[in-house]
Amino acid sequence: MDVKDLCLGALTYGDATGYDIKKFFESSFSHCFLAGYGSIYPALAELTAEKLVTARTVPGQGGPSRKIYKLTEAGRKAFLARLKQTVPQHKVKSEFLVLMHFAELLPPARLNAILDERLEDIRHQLELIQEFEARTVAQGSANAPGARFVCGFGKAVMAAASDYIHAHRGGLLRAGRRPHSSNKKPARAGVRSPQATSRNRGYTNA
Amino acid sequence: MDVKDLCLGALTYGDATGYDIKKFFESSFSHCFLAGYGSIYPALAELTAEKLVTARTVPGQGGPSRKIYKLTEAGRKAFLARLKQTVPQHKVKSEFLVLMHFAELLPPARLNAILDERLEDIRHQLELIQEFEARTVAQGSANAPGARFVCGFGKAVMAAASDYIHAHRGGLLRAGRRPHSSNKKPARAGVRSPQATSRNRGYTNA
DNA sequence: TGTCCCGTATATCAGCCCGATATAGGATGG
DNA sequence: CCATCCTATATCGGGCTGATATACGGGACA
Repeated sequence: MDVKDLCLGALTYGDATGYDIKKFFESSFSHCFLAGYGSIYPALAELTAEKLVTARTVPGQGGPSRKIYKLTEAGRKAFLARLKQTVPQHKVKSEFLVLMHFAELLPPARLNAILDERLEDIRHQLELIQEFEARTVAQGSANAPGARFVCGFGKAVMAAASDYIHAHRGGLLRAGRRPHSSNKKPARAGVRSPQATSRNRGYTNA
Repeated sequence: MDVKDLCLGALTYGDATGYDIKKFFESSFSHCFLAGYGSIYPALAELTAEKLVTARTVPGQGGPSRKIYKLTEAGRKAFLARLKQTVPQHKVKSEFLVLMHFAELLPPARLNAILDERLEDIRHQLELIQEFEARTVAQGSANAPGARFVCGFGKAVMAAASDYIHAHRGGLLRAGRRPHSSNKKPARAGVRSPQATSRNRGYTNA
């Protein structure tokens, strides 16, 4: 499941340019999958070479020329095959949470700013999802159960995140103290958090 | 905020090898940030070259030799500086949700298997968080507010995801129908979901 | 006893992705 | 009239992922 597959998926909704496809990702998947031009254009070039899509160039009528891509029958089959084969991953990469882990090392003002920023971003993502939902209803293409499931999932998860931040930001702020456990070392420190093993015990942090 | 910074952060808890650092990431950040050896070892090499950490090699006493890294004063300062400068991102990359978006194109059995897999993964992540919490309490290094915040965040978000899946998987399954909107095209199809603009209108999907 | 697998530990590499950047014309708006 | 934004394509360096190689000790099991 790479950007090539995502492009095939986008093209199942109709012909589109690379630019269109990026807009589609932003409107449908902004909370769970994003791809930049640096991924999309090479992907479309490869798909064309593999005959999974065809491209027709339309000279620019007021603007740069456009390449409109169309899914071939082979492309549609390849997409369905990938949907059946892929082992779907779900990964979160959050510098935000890493920063929060080290909250004790940050000035409270900065901490506050970061939390506000995160809340604002969540609010924005929720807005995007609601716009998408409104649009699908307007287009009569509502009751696509997959799309509705994904929207609901995003809303549920982000509402939980927002609620959690509101409920616990006080506890974070009220604890502005020195690096880690001040001076006196805790019982057994060191990075090694999982239980120490035989040849592992007590090596570091001697 | 790259893997180099994460390594500095891990080393604020005490000296460690590259292997230890990976274990630390897995135990503390498995639900929000992971890095493989392919990122960690080069990062440690660069940090050594920049004098932000020092390395001492311990010949293997029953096993391969180990390189134990230690944060320098410059390294500690650099880490604090990065914490203050970074604009923290929070990104989700979910092939799972993309697949769910195209749920109509999947056989129900496969759909069920994927949902079960996702639930199992969530369960496992929650378990890891609880182990981490138990360990910090046992080590007396509990009441580190940052770490507690991150654990709570992970639990809240994943509980919401799990609840959502349980509540809505029925709706997904009960809708096994043909690709997208069967035969008759919807009012205006095509990838272009955001409102069409002047030079954009009606180009594709003619 | 031999063997097989697992855990510890380091390291590299191809391939993919991200973010920034360049280019360029039309529309919009102060 | 000029600045800024939107449409649209494309490339590139740097960073990360996942797989792979190497090596030794210990425990399980027959």
